[in-house]
Amino acid sequence: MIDAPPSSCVVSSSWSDEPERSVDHPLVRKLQGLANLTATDVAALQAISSSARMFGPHADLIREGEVLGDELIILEGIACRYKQRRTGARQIIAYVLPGDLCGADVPYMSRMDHAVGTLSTCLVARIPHQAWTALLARHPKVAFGLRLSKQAEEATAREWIMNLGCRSATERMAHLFCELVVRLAAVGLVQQGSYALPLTQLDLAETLGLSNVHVNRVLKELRQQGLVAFDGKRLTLLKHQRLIDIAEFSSNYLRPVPVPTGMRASE
Amino acid sequence: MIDAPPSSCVVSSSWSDEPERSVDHPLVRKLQGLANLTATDVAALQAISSSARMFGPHADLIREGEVLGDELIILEGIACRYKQRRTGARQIIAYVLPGDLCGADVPYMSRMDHAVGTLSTCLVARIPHQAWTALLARHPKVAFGLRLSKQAEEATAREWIMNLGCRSATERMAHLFCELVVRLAAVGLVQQGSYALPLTQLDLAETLGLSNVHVNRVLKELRQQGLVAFDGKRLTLLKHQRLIDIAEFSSNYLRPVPVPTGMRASE
DNA sequence: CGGCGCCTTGAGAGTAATCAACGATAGTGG
DNA sequence: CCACTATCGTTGATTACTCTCAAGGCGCCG
Repeated sequence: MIDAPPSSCVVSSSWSDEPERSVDHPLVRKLQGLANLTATDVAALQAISSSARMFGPHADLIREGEVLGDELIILEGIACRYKQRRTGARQIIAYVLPGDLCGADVPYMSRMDHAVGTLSTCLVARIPHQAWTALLARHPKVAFGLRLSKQAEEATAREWIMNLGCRSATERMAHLFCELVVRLAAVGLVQQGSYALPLTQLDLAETLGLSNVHVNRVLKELRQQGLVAFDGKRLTLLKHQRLIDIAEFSSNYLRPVPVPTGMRASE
Repeated sequence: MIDAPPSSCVVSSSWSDEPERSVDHPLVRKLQGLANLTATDVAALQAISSSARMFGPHADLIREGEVLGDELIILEGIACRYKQRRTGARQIIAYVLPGDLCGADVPYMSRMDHAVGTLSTCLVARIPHQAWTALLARHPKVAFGLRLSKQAEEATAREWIMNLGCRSATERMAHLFCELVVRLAAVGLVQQGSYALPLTQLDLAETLGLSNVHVNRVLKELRQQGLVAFDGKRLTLLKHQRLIDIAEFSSNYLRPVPVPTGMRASE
């Protein structure tokens, strides 16, 4: 609900002070890891998201039941998809990180079965549906990269089911931290095992299917064991391998492996 | 691992004794609810899945890490997507019901991040990748219906995250039963609130993130309250509305709501 | 008939939730 | 400028939901 005044193009933000936004548009950065974008692909993406708007923390971007026409690109900050029970309890379904988009699936829009909201302050570009589909049609490599990216999102949802269904509280949290370091690294937001994570403990609780009190205790334990440092703003993985072991984390699901040597046949 | 001898075309099975398979190919049936298939669409789907094979319960159809070339269509029985921990604990990620498919996403295949296996005996058609893409190209309404169907699958995954993250054991089970009645009804497999559900209690446990012992107790409770009847083969919803209330179930996520009056999506 | 898989039930343990209170921090308004 | 309020983090005590372990029963198949 708290909206900063709309700001167009180059905006300076609290957690990002690169000299020039255009050189590291997070979506461009992500897609460059997935497809060989041409210079015009990059230019088109930058142009289309040149105007963006800031939202305060815990603001709704899309409400449940809404029919979504436009495409949203998160440029900075962390947003989420979530659902709520009648009791008010809410479950976060997915994190939407810089370079991630949310919108109706390209050619068919339908009613949202969940809401999308910011967790931290976010810089968000909104792209009219038509402009977006036009871009995809003219830039097949972008479309290709986005499909790979979507597959990774689906795999992430599966991994979250796994996480909630059969890991302990500590394991879940370790898994989340490991996942985020990989996803954020793909958009250049990790510096030596440390990344901005402007979430409250309640946010984490709603992500991991735990109570905020228990999140606090698990976090305390991870800190005392020297595994992570976390102050509500930034998370540092102090013993990354230990966390990976605890969580049984494998980053495979996040990177669409290119089809191997023997192409196309089942192997 | 237990494979019945390959059987082509019309196979009689224990839980389905319709006179003629072709009249209710479950995928055709499902898609007819999503798109206006033409007669040739239907014929193409029937032709392409005319040869199918039986698998015994708890057989692997696709292994994790495999590169999947072909498309699988479940014609009868219940299969699942699942993942396993090193401890052996397994989490079922999704149910694959008659009329559902599993395969790599159409144009790009990649390594499976999860496995697919049967839960009950299943009749499965395997379609070579090339034939499948050819069919989609020549039958756009089929492709359209499948996209809607895929959106519903994604929404289902989100709902499962919700289920595991913030519902109690009883609520989860009620929710699952409510979901299945809607999904199975879409392929004509529900008779007056009753449907075949050939699952063990351990299968349910691995679905709901519970222990088999606790599943047994929850089931007992639901039975004693007269809400459901279940014998390991078939489930009957005796007080459907009560179950819906318990689970806070809404079927919205399962049916892609057609874009409202103000159209604009390409169809 | 014996073994095996699955269901059932009891007992005890443990993980995580709830309830409650206090401290710290930050933004607000007088 | 500082009390004032709200939000968030922290901790303790208690409750409870669910798990694990264990044993017995039932039905099916070789």
